[in-house]
Amino acid sequence: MSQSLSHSRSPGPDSPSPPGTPDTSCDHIAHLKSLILLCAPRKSGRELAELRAKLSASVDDEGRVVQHLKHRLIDVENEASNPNKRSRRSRNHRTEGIEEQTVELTATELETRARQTGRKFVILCGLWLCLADDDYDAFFKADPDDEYDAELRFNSDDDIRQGQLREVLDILPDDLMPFRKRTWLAQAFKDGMNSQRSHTRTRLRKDVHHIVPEGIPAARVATQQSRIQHFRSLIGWDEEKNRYSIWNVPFLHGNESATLDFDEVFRHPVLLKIFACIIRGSASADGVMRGTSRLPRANVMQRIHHIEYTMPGAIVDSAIWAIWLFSGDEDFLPTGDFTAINYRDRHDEYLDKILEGLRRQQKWARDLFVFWDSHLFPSTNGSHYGGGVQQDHEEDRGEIEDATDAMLNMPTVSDAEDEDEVD
DNA sequence: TTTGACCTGGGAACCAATGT
DNA sequence: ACATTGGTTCCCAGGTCAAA
Repeated sequence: MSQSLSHSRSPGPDSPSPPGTPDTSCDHIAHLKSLILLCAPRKSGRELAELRAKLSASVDDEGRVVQHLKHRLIDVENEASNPNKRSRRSRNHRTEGIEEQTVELTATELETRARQTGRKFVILCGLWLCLADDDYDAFFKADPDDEYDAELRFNSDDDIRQGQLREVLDILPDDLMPFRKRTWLAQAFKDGMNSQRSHTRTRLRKDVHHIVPEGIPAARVATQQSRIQHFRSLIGWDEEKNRYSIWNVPFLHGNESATLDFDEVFRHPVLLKIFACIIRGSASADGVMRGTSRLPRANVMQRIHHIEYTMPGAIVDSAIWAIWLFSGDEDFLPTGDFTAINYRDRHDEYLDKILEGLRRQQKWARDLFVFWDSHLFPSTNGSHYGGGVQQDHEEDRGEIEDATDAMLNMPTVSDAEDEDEVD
C-alpha cells in the first residue's frame, strides 16, 4: 500500500499480519477496511473522492480506528494523484500512546513507533549513539552484557554503548521488543534521531529570542560573527589557553560563574528554557524561571512521550544545545564546524559527572534535579532523581565540598586532544 | 460551528559525501 | 561519470482546544 518505501532499507516486519489483530471486529470496521482495499493507486481522483465521502459519511463514532483508516486513505489519495513523486511514508499516527493497544499495528505503524522512540531518545537520553563505524544495525543487534558495570560506563566505547543500549531498551515500547534486532527498526530509530536533531537545531535558532537571557538583544545571536563576538567567553572560551573550556563555562552556571562550581552548574536559565522549548514549544520558555511555564494545549513532546520529570540526559542535552546555540557553529554536528568542540565527548563527560554524583548520593546532584523539576514540573509531586526535598545540613555541605575537591584532584592524563581541564 | 493560535511530523528539494 | 546514502531546511497538513 501507500507505505511501500522504495528504499530497500525498510522492509518492515516479516510477518504479513503483525501481532495485535484488531479486536474492533464489527461489520462497520470491516466495511471500512474493504473500502481502503478498494483504493488501488490507479483509481481516479473522482472515485477516490467518492470513496472518501462514503468513508466520512459512515463514520462518526469509531474514534481512533476511523482516524487511522482515514489517514491511510489520504495516503493512498496522495500516492494516486502524484505518481511521479517519491513514495511517502505514512502520516504520523499521533494518537498512539502506551495505554492504547487496540489498533492493529501494521509494518508502517511499527516503523513510526520506532522513529518516535528515536526522537524520544534524543530528547531524554542522548544526542548521538556511540556507534562503531556508524553502524546502527550492529548497535541494535547487540545484546546487553551481563558483565556490564554502570560505574564503568564511560571507561570505553564498548561500555558507553552498553549504557546507551540499556537506555534504548528502557524507552522502547513493548510491542517493538520482538523486532528489536531488525534492520528496519534500527533504520527507523536512526531516522527519528536525525529528524529530531535537525528540527531542534532549526527551531532553537529560529526561536532563540525566547531563550536569550533577559537584557541581551536577540539580534546578537543572529549571525555567526555576532555570536562569536558576544558569546565566546560565555560559552567557555579561554583566551590564554586558546581553547574552549569544558567546565569553566558561565552559561552552564546559574550564577554565570566562570569557574566550575558544582552547586551552580547546569542551572543556567538558558538550559531550562531550551528544555522547555523542546518538550512544550518555544512560547513556553518565557515563564520557566518564574515557574509559570505551562503545558500548552497542542500535542507537544511532553504529552506525546509522557515526560513528567527531569532526566539526566535531558539536562546534559540542554547543556550541549546551549553551548552550540551561542557558538560560532552553524550546523549541529558531533564536532563543531567552527569551534571544533567535541560535543559528543562533552555530552558523555557531563553525563558521567551527573550520574556519578547521583550514584554517590551527593547533594549537588540531587538538588540539581529538585531545581529542574521545581521549575519545569512544579505540579509533579517530588522529584524522581532528586529523591525529594532534603534539608540543608552543614555536614552535607562539607561533605559535598570534600567530594568535589576529591573529584577535582583525581589524577589526569594528558594524551588526549583536549588538555586537562584542571591543573 | 467556525476560526485561530500553537505545536508537531514528515514530504520535497536540495547539497555533500561516499560507493561503484 | 553516475548512483546511492546521509543530512538539512523549508514548508504544509493535521491535532487540539479556547474563543468568537
